[in-house]
Formats: sequence, structure tokens, C-alpha cells
Amino acid sequence: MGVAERKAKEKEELRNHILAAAMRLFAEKGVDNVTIRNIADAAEYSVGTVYVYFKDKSAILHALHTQGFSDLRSRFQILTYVADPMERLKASGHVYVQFAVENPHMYQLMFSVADPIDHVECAPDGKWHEGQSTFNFLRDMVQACVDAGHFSGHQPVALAYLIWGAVHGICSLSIMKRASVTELNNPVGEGLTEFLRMLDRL
Amino acid sequence: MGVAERKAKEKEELRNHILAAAMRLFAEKGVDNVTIRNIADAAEYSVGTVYVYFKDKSAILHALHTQGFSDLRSRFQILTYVADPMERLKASGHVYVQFAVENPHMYQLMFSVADPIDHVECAPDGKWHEGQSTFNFLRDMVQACVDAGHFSGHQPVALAYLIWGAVHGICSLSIMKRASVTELNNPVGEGLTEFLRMLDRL
DNA sequence: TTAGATTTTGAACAATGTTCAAAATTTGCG
DNA sequence: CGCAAATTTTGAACATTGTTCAAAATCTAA
Repeated sequence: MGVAERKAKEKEELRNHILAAAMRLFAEKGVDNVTIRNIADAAEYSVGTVYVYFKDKSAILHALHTQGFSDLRSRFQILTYVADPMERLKASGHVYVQFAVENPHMYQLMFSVADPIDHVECAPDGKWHEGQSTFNFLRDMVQACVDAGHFSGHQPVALAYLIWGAVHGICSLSIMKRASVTELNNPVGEGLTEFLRMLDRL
Repeated sequence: MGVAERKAKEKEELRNHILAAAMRLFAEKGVDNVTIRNIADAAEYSVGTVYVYFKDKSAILHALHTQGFSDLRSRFQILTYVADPMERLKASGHVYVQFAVENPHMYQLMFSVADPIDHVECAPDGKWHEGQSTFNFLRDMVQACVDAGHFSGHQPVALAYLIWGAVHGICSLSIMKRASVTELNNPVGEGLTEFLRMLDRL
């Protein structure tokens, strides 16, 4: 059945081709300014073909956001080589913030757009694996810090959520253009510095 | 000129009438699910009339978000009576979180939707007064804490931004349905507890 | 009363997500 | 190769959105 195989591969290739075109447009123009017709044009296929490979626009946005989490996780992967858990945790803060600042549109899609989660909720599984595995990585790092004697008096999982929230918050406010009121030159960087200084004392 | 006065009052009343209808729909269905036609229907006027009183949809969303900030600030007002600055700061965290949890759609509009800021940027002034005055309130509270001997080694404005970001982050992740992966019963409440515990030690 | 000003209307337009019958292409077989 | 069936691709068509604007309806003032 060599033909069936080749066909399957071609289908997958075209799907990726459309996705790549969507990603290009999207990184440049942001979620709100990409249309299905844009994507079809960029991929050099018709609108109908896009709908053969993706159920609807939410499916495309979900696929893109999945790539974003994949990218973020691969950046975290490097941190495995930082032995001290507290140093690893702080370094991951820098990695996270850098990812957000470098990919604001992707960051917005990953955390401030309803579509990807709506798509997940309608799936048979219903679980948000992208977010789950990323949070687990953070939770385990925090637990390693606790095991190393840090964060006494804190509840590890809740603390992990707070850490995520804090770093997310300073990125999100900046990306959503709410940080200008601080009149800081680099609110994200300075905010992170303050947070890491706090963590260091625990 | 009694007539001109009455006319002016009637214009303002109709504007508020439309806004009130928009607010009702919006609090119930969220930003993404309210259309101009919905608003016109709810206000019992035609689509065209809505456009007489508001330049475009962004103007409506901006007006709504302004009411949200007005509500939030009036909640903060009560805290003026908490004498100890550290207690005041912590109480304001609870007030902020409660506001967000009680008004998720409004919170989303205030911090995770581009429209209000776009509208501000196109205005003659160009400054985001709603956010500015709210941040100033927080900045002054943090400064009062510094004056009372807290937060040594921290930069007040950057710290204020971090505090805002942290509390915003735990609210935002929850409201945008990204917090389910923590498997915490009450991620917002537990996250805030962790944060206030951290602040207490500084 | 009535002419002019003001307010309100809703049909019409462009842009969007989505569908689907038909056209174009590819496959499998005699 | 030739050709029918299966597959893939197409783009016209539909519903819904934000938005505009000439006309209708209403109100004002003399």
C-alpha cells in the first residue's frame, strides 16, 4: 500500500504547509488581523482547502498555540543542565519572559485568547495538554526547591501557580499595552528583577 | 436657552441608556458575543442611533471599560480607612481579586482586550487615564509601605508593577481558563494567599 | 401652520467565517 | 493506454458582523 502511505504523507505535508503560512501571517499581524482568506492566499490554496484540513478557525489557532508551547518547552529543556533548583527556577523566569517579549502575538494566543481553550473543551479528551505539561515542569521545579530547603511555610502547588501568575502578569500587562502607566523603561525586566529578588529571600 | 439645555440632557441620557443596555448584555455574554445589533435591540433603538452616540464599537467598549475602572476605584476607596499601609496593601489585593472574580467579563475587557487601548491611542490626549489613576493608587500604597520601613532593597515603582502583575496574573490565568491545569480548587484565592505571605516577609 | 433643524431609521455595503455542489485531478484496473 | 470511480480542490453563495448615509420622522420656533 505504498500509495496510501504517500497520500497520507502528502496530506500531512499540506496541513503543515497551511499551518506554516498561517504562522507567518500570524506572527506578523496578530490573532485579530489574520483571516482564513489571508491564510489561503499565503498558502496558495483556496479557502475550501483550508477547511478540508482544519475544522474551523479555532482549530488553526489551537494548532498554532500548540507550536508555541512546543517552542517554549524546548527553551525550558536547556535549563535541565542547571543543577541548583533555585537557580534553575530563576533562569526559567528569564526564559519565559524572553519568549513572551520576543513572540508577543504568540504569547497572546497562548494565554489571552479564548479560541484554543474552546477548541480543547470540545475535543473528546477535553484536557489542555499543552498547558498541563508546561505547568508540571514548573511545579516540579518548585518542588525541587522545596526539597532543597526553600519556600518553607509555602504550599508548593499554590506557590507554583503564583509564580506562573506573577511572571505571566508582568508579561501580559506589557503585551496588552497596559504597562505604559508605570513609566518604567522596561517594566517586564524590572518587574521580573523585583520578583526574583523576593523569591531569593524565601 | 432652556430648550438647548434639555436637549443636551436628553442626548446624555440616551447615551447612558445605550451604554446601560450594552453593559447588561456584556456582563452576561462577554466581549466576543455582543454585537451592535444586540445592543441596539436591547436599547430599543436602531443600529444607526447607536452610531450617533458612539463613533464605533471600540468607543462603546472603551466607555464600558471606563465604568469598570470607576467601579474598581470606588471599591479601593473604602481601603483609605485602613491605617497601616501594609494591611491596606494586602486588603487591596483581596479587593482586586474579588472584583476580578465577580466580574470576569469586565476584567477581561479592562486588561485583555485591545479595543479600549486602541481607542485611547487614537484620542487627542492619547493617555490611558483609567489605568493611570488606578496604578497611581497602587504606587502610592507601595511607597507608603516603603516609608513605613517595608520592602528594603526594592525599587518602589518596579515593585508596584510586579505586585499589580502578580495579582493580575493569577486572576487573568483563571479567567482565561488557563488555571485548570493546577488542579487547585481555588487557584486565585490560594495564589493570592501565597503572594501575601511572601510580601509579609519583606 | 409650516419651514427649517434635529433625530431616527433601516436598507445597503464590505469584510468575515463557513458550507457544499461542482470542477479538476488522481487512482486503480481492464 | 483508456476510463470510471475516488479523491482533492475550488470558488460561488450564505449568514453574520461593523459601518455608512440618504431618506423618513419628529421636533422647534416664529
